[in-house]
Amino acid sequence: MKPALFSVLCEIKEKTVLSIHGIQEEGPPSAQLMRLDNMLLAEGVSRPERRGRGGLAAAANTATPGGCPNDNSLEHSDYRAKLSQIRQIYHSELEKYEQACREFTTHVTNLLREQSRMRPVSPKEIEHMVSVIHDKFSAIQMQLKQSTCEAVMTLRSRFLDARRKRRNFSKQATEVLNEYFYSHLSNPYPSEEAKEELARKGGITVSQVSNWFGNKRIRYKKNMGKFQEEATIYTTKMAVDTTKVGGLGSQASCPSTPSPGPSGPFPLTSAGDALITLQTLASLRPAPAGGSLRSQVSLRAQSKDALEVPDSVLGQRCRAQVGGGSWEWAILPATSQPPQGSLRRPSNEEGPTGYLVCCLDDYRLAEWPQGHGSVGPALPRPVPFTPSPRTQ
DNA sequence: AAGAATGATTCCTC
DNA sequence: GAGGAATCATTCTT
Repeated sequence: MKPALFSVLCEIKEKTVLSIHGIQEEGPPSAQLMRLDNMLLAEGVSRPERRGRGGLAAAANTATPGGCPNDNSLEHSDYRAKLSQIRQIYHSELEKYEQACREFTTHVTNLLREQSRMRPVSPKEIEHMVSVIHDKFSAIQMQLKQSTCEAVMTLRSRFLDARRKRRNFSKQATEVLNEYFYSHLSNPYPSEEAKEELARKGGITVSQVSNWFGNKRIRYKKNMGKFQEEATIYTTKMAVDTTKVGGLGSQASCPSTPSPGPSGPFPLTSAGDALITLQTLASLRPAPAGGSLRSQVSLRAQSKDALEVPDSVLGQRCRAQVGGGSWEWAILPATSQPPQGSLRRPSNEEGPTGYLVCCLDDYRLAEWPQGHGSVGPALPRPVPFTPSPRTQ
């Protein structure tokens, strides 16, 4: 009876195996799995920890353009540490799954072999069962790979997106930048050299200096009222430093700077209606340390070739800010007739000579000494002003 | 927590 | 390539 029953079961089994065989083929590994594998390989997660930094260090390095120079290595080591953590978790989980898969496969195989004594179990069926188990564990592994990829992406975006690690500049850096800005309000476009110097003084990068000036110019122009107080603070500060000579920007060539604000030359409302503020110091002898300014007047350039000078200041000594931000002693023309706006340097004055005296927007109005009283040609903007002291 | 301030980025023009 | 304008994302202030 037993052999007969066994043969019947074998017959039924044969049919079942055939039907199973039909659905066995599930095709090649999915494209998604390949993508995940590629990404994990590219990120250096798939491979076990290596001695060197390999690709991931390179990835970290290339992804911080012009960022904070001071903590780059710190950020990168932190990034590497976190990535290493992810890698460890990934490999440990993967190992667990593989071990579980092996154990389960062995268990099921043994079970089937044991059952083969009681019922017909072909090697094909065992093979199929093993394959099913592997498929199930592959699905779990794919989930692991997916979540690992997500973790890596999150890590990357957190560490390598420069905007996320923005830090406010130090007080020192902000002061250095603001001093330059407000002392060069007529032309707040520092040269490459000036940028490098500002960067050095502020402990920031040149590109950060450029960013700062870009933001500052825009924001100052948009809301001058808001910056009035700040402007006063810095101009006062610099007026106090009047006697200081040498060095960069405000300290070097701007011993006394007029109050900027709405009447400053930088926030031009329209071409041909430029404003330049001069500090009239007619009653003062060589600039006192306190820079006790008697009065301030605005010279309004009505057009490219005319500068309206109030009668009250005609012929007076003044300080004029020139294109690049340098401040010079000069005497306003005695007449308001054209060529208005030209400035005359006091003949008995000491100090550097030969500076561009008055520069409005993109137009050079007068130059000392050749330009003495004449109206110069239009210059392309911005006007790079490099003091070139000349002896008279 | 909300709003302001601020450094960085992107896109566009010149 | 530099600068203006808009925007984003974070940090600071209230």
